[in-house]
Amino acid sequence: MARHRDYTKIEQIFESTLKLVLEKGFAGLKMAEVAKEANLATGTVYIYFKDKDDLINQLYLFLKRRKTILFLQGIDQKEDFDIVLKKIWFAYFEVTMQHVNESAFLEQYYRSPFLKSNVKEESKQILKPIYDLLERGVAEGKLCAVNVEILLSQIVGPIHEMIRAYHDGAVEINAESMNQLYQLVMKGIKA
Amino acid sequence: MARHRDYTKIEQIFESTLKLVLEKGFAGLKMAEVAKEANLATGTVYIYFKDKDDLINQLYLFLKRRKTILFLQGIDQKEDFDIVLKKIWFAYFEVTMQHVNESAFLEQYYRSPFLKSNVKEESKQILKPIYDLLERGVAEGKLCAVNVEILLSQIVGPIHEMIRAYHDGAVEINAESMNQLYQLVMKGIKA
DNA sequence: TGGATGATTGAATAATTGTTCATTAATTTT
DNA sequence: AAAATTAATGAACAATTATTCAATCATCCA
Repeated sequence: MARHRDYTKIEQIFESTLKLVLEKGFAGLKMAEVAKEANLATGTVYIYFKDKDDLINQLYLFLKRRKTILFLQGIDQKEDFDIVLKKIWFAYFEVTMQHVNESAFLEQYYRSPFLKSNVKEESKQILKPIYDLLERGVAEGKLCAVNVEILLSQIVGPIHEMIRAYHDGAVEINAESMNQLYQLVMKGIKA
Repeated sequence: MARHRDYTKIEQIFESTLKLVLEKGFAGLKMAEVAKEANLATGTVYIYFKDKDDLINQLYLFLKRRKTILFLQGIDQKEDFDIVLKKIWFAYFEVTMQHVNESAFLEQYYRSPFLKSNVKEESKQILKPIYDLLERGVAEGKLCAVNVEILLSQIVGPIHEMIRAYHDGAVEINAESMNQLYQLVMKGIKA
C-alpha cells in the first residue's frame, strides 16, 4: 500500500488523538493509546510526528485550517454588505456547530500552554475576513463606529456562548433559536 | 503554628496550583512542584488533599465560589430593573476581568474531563441570579421575549470574548471600551 | 525474481511523576 | 517538662508512559 508518506495515516492519527483528548483531556492522552486507537504500532506515530507535543500542535493547526476553509466557502466579499454579514455569521455558527467536538478541543487547547506562540499567531489569521468585513461596515456607515474588536466580541461571543449552553444541554439549536440570536446580535451592532 | 487544620495552608496550595496550571497547563502539573511552589514538602499536599484529582476539583470549586461571592456583592434584586441589570453586567465583567488568570483556569478546566459532574452541577448555580433577573425583565416587558438562554448568550458571550481578545493583546479594556460593549449588548436585548 | 528501499512493528528502555511512610518537628495536654 | 498528639518532611518506591531501535514486513525496480 504505502506509496509515499500516506496522508490518510496522518488523518487517522489526528482522528484518534482528537477522540482521546475529548474523552480524557490532554493530561490523559497517551501515545500508546493514540496508536492503538488508530490501529498502528506505537512507534509508527513517531514516524509521522516528532513527539507528543508536535502531534498536538499539528492537530490544532489541522483542525483550525479545516474549519477556516469550510467557513470561508461560498463567501463573496463583493456582495452587498448586509448579505455578506449575514452569510458569514451563519456560516461561522454552522461550522462551529458542526464541529462541536473539534471546538471543544480547540477551546481546551487554546487556553493551554501547549500552544506554541507561532501556532497562536497563525490561528488568528482565521478571523481576518470578518475583520475586513467589519471595517467595511463601519466605513459604509452601516455599523456602529466602535473598535472592530468590540464589534467582533459582540458578534462571535454570543455564538460561542450559545454553543456552550447547547453543550451543557441548556438550550436547543435550530433555525429559530439561531435566528433569534442573530436578531439580537445585529440589533446591537447596526448603526 | 498549626492549630487546627490551617486553612491558609490550603489557600497556599491553591495559589501555587493555579499559578502552575496557568504556566504549564494541566498536563504539566506536578505534585512535587505544587509543594515546592507552596514551600511545603511533597507529602504535605497529601495531608490536605486526597490526590491530584481531588486537588484540582477542590481548586475549581474554590475559585468558582469566590468568584460568585464577589460577583453578587452589593447587588439588590429589589432595585429598578435597568439599574440591576447594568450593575450585574458590569459586576460580572469586572469580576471576570479582575480574575483573568482564574478565568483562564476555569475555562481550561471546564472543557476538560477532570471536571466531576457534581462539581459541574454546582458551578451552574452561579448564574442563577442572572437567570432570575432576565426572567423578570422579560415579564416586565423590558427585554425581547426570547428564551432566557439566548438572552444570556448575548449578555455574557461578548464579555468572555472581549476578555479573550484582551488576553491576546488585541484590545484594551477601560471604562470607555466596556461602555461601548455594554451599549451594543443592551441595544440588542432591550425590547 | 532478488535485492534495495522504505514503512511498520512493539517489546525494551528511559524518564517522568504520583504516592507512601518511617522519621522528625511542633504543639498541646496533663 | 514529659508524654501524647498532631503536623510536616522528603527520600524511596511504584506506576505510568514517552520514546527508541533492532527486527520484520511490504513494495518497488532492474
